[in-house]
Amino acid sequence: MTADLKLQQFLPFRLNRLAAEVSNALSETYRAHYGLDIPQWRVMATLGAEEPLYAQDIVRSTRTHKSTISRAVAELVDRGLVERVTAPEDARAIQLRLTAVGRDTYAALVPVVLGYERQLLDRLGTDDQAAFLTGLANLERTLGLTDGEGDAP
Amino acid sequence: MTADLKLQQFLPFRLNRLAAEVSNALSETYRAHYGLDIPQWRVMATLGAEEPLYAQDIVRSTRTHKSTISRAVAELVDRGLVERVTAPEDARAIQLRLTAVGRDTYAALVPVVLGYERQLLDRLGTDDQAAFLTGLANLERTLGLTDGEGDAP
DNA sequence: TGGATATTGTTGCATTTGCAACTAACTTGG
DNA sequence: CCAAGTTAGTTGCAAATGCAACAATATCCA
Repeated sequence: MTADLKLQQFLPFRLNRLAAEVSNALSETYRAHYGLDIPQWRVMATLGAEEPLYAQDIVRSTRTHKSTISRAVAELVDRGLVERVTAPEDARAIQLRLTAVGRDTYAALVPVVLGYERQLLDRLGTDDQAAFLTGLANLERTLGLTDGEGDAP
Repeated sequence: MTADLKLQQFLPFRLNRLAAEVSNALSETYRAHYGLDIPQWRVMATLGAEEPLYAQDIVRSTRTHKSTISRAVAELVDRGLVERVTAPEDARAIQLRLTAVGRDTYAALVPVVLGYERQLLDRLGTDDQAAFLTGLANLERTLGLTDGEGDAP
């Protein structure tokens, strides 16, 4: 007698489905207008908030595989959105920055994606919204996902 | 002056990260013990709750691409977990069922994955849990994700 | 100091996945 | 009844992604 499992009700499945839907909808935005895929967008978004960063920083803070970040950066450099500068202290590491064009692109994208997020959250009532975000944060915390930002040595 | 966007706070990114983490953790379970990947697991889980189904039904209810489902089914059939029976009324369509072995595998997996889900939800307090699930359901509803089950013609 | 070890980032390779074209079979309209 | 269009499922192909091996550099400690 198996406890019944309805995939439609199963949390991991639902999280995947929701993330895929949101991700696809949103990635249309930066793909259609700026030719960016998700890893490229993550690099841009991360550099937009803080510069300069090493590739390694972006790997940690986005939890994206280093080979994926490496390729995303390579293409962004080719396209003139990001620039690499060899780090003064460590010749292995390379500092990454947005170029002027990169920053313009970033500046154009931010209001659009924030608008999308807003629109998404507005579908929840104010109370539900707060509760949902609290729950999400708790899950992230207990799963150890909320590092990668301010981590002291 | 761009409104600041912190990727760590950005809902689509957070949903992706959470889904990936949960998915990876869980898929270890059915991959290590039963050699199932996620699409294969979805086919098994869908058939476990209702039989027989057409591949098309599984495509709709899991929102997974039909080529992915086709390949997952093909492998499950090869491995003797699922059987195909040409539909009596429509020779294009193929009814899918779990074999006896498939059902045993399903029966063994269900408690494990439900246990994982339970453990995940228990990290939230009872109130947070309800609130989070309510918010999740609302998002799913407004995004049109909650079809695929009982949809009348 | 210098050899062992660790770290940064890149690249080759295999796997996965979505798209599009395809086959086979069903349906509909003239 | 048959030609045009639709639907179920499969497969070739290309793009994306993770893993593992690698080169270059840095660190550690005997």
